[in-house]
Amino acid sequence: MKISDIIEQFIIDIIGEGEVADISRNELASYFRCAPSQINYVLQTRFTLDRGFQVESQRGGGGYIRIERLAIDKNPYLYSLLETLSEPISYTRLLQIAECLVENGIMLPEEGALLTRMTSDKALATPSNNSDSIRSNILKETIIHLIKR
Amino acid sequence: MKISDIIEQFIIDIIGEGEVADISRNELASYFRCAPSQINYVLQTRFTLDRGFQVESQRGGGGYIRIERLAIDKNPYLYSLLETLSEPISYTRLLQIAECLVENGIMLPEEGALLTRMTSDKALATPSNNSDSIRSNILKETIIHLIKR
DNA sequence: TAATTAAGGTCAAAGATAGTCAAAAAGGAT
DNA sequence: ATCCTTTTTGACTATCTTTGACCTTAATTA
Repeated sequence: MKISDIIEQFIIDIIGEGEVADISRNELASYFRCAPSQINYVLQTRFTLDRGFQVESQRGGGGYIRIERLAIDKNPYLYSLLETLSEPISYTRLLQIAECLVENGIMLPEEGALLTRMTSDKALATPSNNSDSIRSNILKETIIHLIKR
Repeated sequence: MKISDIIEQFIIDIIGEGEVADISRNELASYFRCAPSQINYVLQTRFTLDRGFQVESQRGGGGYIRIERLAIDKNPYLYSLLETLSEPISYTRLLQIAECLVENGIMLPEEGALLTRMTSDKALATPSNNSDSIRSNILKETIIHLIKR
């Protein structure tokens, strides 16, 4: 398992049922024998706003990093999401959003799984820009999804 | 015997009674003293959807290739559907299929609704052929769908 | 208050995997 | 023998992770 995944799990365990974890970057880094900036990498790739986390920190003596799980209020959240969607969106980001939607009971787990499956790079790859072909690919992915469960 | 056949057998043996094999491309290649891309060749020619396999992978540190066997025998209807999907498919047809899937309890009604929403002409319309943009549109439709229910 | 110490942040390079594509090689069929 | 197909290889590319040098900020101390 990757060190980043281990650190991610460690932080999630700290948060536990609560909603906040306070950590010391250097302590964590030395505990896991990695570069301190590795912690930043984990925070930047895993504890994103898309996944419903917020990170704040303080430098200097007595500094800290606080990771907070945000309470999601359905409609405001959805509307703010909508606003970001005039931009293209990477699969990685979509994955985090879908996870967040499911975690917060906005989607059924089945729907989240469907969503991620239908929008995988594989599902959306097309040479020509043909809606029917894209849709066909998406359906194909959907069926694989159904087969597998 | 060809090295490709040997590698194929090796992977099938790993899967065994289970349904998934996780391999490292470089390890496997060096074990069989072949070019790493030989592994891709084997996957592309032997572990195809037609034969009931699905392959996914991750690059970078801690990367892997996962080969999964799908239960063909338990899902004759879905597999026959799959076979028709090398062709483009109209929205009207998709609608009928989705309805059928829901009627027969293969999908939840929520999933059927999601599927049709995500593959509407509106969701799939794009000027440039960019997966991210398409995906963004699909997500947008999904969210509207969630807001409205 | 200035200097020192103790945090944390940034960014780019290095490392670790996997993917693609086309050329070369090997087999096969006629 | 020649042509066609399949297999094998390797150069180049893409992506994700890990590390380290250098920068910024806050608290403490001289």
